[in-house]
Amino acid sequence: MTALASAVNATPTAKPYALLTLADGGQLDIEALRRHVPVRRCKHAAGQGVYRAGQAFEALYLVHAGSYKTCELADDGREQVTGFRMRGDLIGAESIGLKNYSCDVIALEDSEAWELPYPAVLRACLQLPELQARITHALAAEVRRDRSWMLMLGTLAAERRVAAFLLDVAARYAHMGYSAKHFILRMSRIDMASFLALKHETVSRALSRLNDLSVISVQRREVRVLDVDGLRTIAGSGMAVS
Amino acid sequence: MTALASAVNATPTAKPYALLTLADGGQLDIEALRRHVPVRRCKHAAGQGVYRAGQAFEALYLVHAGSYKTCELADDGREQVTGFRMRGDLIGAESIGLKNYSCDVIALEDSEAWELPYPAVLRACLQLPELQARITHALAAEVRRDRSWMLMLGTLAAERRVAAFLLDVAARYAHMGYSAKHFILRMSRIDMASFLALKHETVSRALSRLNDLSVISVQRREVRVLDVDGLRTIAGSGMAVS
DNA sequence: CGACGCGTTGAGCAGACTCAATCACAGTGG
DNA sequence: CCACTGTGATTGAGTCTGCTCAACGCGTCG
Repeated sequence: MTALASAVNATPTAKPYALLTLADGGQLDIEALRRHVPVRRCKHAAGQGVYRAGQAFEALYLVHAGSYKTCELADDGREQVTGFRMRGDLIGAESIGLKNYSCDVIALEDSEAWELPYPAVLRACLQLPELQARITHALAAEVRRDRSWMLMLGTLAAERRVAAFLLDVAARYAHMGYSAKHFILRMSRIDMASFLALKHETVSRALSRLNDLSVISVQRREVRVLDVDGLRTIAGSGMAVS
Repeated sequence: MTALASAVNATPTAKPYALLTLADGGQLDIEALRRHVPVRRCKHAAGQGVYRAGQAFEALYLVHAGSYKTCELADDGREQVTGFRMRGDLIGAESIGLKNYSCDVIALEDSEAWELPYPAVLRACLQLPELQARITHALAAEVRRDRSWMLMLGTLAAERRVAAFLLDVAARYAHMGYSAKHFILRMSRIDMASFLALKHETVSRALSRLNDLSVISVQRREVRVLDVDGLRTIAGSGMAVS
């Protein structure tokens, strides 16, 4: 991690927070939650997994610092990054109702997630109607977000996909209080490419092209957005992912 | 609708059922549900919408007969079919937590869905812990299914996607008690293509190719699976979509 | 019967992929 | 301290899959 990176965004922090704004816009009173659910703080080194597909489903996780990727895998070894998770995102909800987790979740950098044992969460839901609603809403938002990406993958050419992705990342950083115009990508080109259903060379070329068009300025993982409207135009109107 | 079609699968029926097996494998006691929620049976002609994006979110729907497609739309007119819904599938859950529905749901043929007013559902959840769990599980299963398709779209070539799609359709018909080897596709090539992130000509060619390989036999919308293992091999191992 | 929507097929094109070389950088060990 | 190494990113050249444009056939419905 360079000095620059920490000055810009998303340095893994351990600052506690009482009222967490979830990814779907809702708010969760952490203190109330902790009164009902024993929360364990789990640190993960870059590359380490929170859980792997097939492992027993025992808990949900709340991202507290850093970032993670979720990976879907096929029997024959095919693999696909299906999303990136940052502070405030709920992890593991897709496996509710199963005996085992259905995907891998892996830290992109040194990160921290809070473990919420599922049996305790279920019990707490009876006491905290808030919590039940939060989880349901988070799941629904998850479906909408995934579908929004399906729309993007199905209708946009490579360069547009990359532009849309950058706008989404920028929006998420803005939502977390960081700059939307200057940030460090936490994932490799390979992971970006997998998520966007492209090859990493294609992603690299698209970024170079956007750089040449002076819409962004990019050097390895550091990105500056020079022309938001230009980026929006290329991405095909608004975007913004529900 | 030809006479043949009705002999093979998915003729819209109005036969009532007491214990509904949901798409995620769970079962729902319809009679118990009806004691708490006023259910209205809604018939839809082919092409008619159950709801449209932007319309006020007021109810969930349970597909009773026929089939529907869900469509995501962008501000600039881009459109993407994100899934197909059949008997036992829950519709509308993706919009929970919003004021308005986030997508379109349109009947592919003459169909029927049961309307479950959401406020009543919410109230019933307090009385029927079963129901709350069912909805949560259905949402989680939805996320897994969407991600499974993202994996497919990101890693399979056109012909393989079509093969995987056919296997999925076959499995769903089998699950409903129809033949997995002989069925009528309810959607147009255009809809299939949109869902698979391809052009309809490409889908048509892929089907012709699978026909020439004697893996299937296809004439317009009527499909016979001649070699399941061959189809599985082309689709890239198992498939099956959670 | 004619019109229209849907599906199939062909020919040519182009965008994304494959293969490969090079460069930048971080970590390691002499 | 610097050479060495390995990973990640960039760039180039050539290929090929899937797209575009277009024509035609089939079936349905007014």
